[in-house]
Amino acid sequence: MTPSQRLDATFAALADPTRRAILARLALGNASVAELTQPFAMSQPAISKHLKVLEHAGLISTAQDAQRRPRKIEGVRLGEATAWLEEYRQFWERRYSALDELLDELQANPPKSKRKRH
Amino acid sequence: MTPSQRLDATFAALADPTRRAILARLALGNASVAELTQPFAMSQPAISKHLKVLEHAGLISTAQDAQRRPRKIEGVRLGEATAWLEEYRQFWERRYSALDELLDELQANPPKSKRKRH
DNA sequence: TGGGGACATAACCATATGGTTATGGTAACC
DNA sequence: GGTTACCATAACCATATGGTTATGTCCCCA
Repeated sequence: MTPSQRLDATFAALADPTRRAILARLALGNASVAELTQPFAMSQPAISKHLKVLEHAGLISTAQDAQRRPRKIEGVRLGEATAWLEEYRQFWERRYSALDELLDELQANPPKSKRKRH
Repeated sequence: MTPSQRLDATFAALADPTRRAILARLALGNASVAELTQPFAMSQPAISKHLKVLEHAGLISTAQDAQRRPRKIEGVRLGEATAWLEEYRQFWERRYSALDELLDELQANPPKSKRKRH
């Protein structure tokens, strides 16, 4: 899987409130499928599907404890996604400056003499 | 739109390589639809659809310059997404420690005397 | 004033997504 | 050894997504 495909899978996995809530639960400690299903008004197979999406994205991993398959949060992909976002922070923080606002304005409406405005 | 729905829209918008490339281009400066279409082997309406997704997520905004509709990157939602990810960093960084690894192991296989392993 | 460039929108299509119910496997327990 | 708890998988369905081509609208310019 290429880095771009990893970001695809990571952001897609994060784009669902149920999956984000599952990650929030797992951030507090490992949990079985039954424990993860309990808070939601949703069937167990639906949660299993969400877990498969999260695992495919590398955001969680599965262990084994008798019949249980406790899930564990994995930080690497979250780190990659954060790094991607951080890379853009410098750009859009720059674009908040008054100078950049002015440049944007000039770009949209160059002060050529007698330029029609509409 | 609730904060959760904003995160849904933001992460979903970021889960596509074309849209991330568009953001990368816009991070360098505003650009028209034609300019944004040029690098891609894709029709202009397809790019317009991606732009609509990005704008619905609040990641970009549209200005007007005669027939052009130059797009501009907007940082607020990127910041919200980053903040969400950062909030989890502390948790998954904790889980990398040797102590947590040990606790995970004990959680999976409690050292009760003569416990069957399978 | 009409032609063309820039862009949006509509209609359509294939595939992906997110849920359901039904069913099957495996391990613990009585 | 039969039952029960835990979980996965399959089959199915409705809607969303990501692309296409066709067409319409607006605005500059000759």
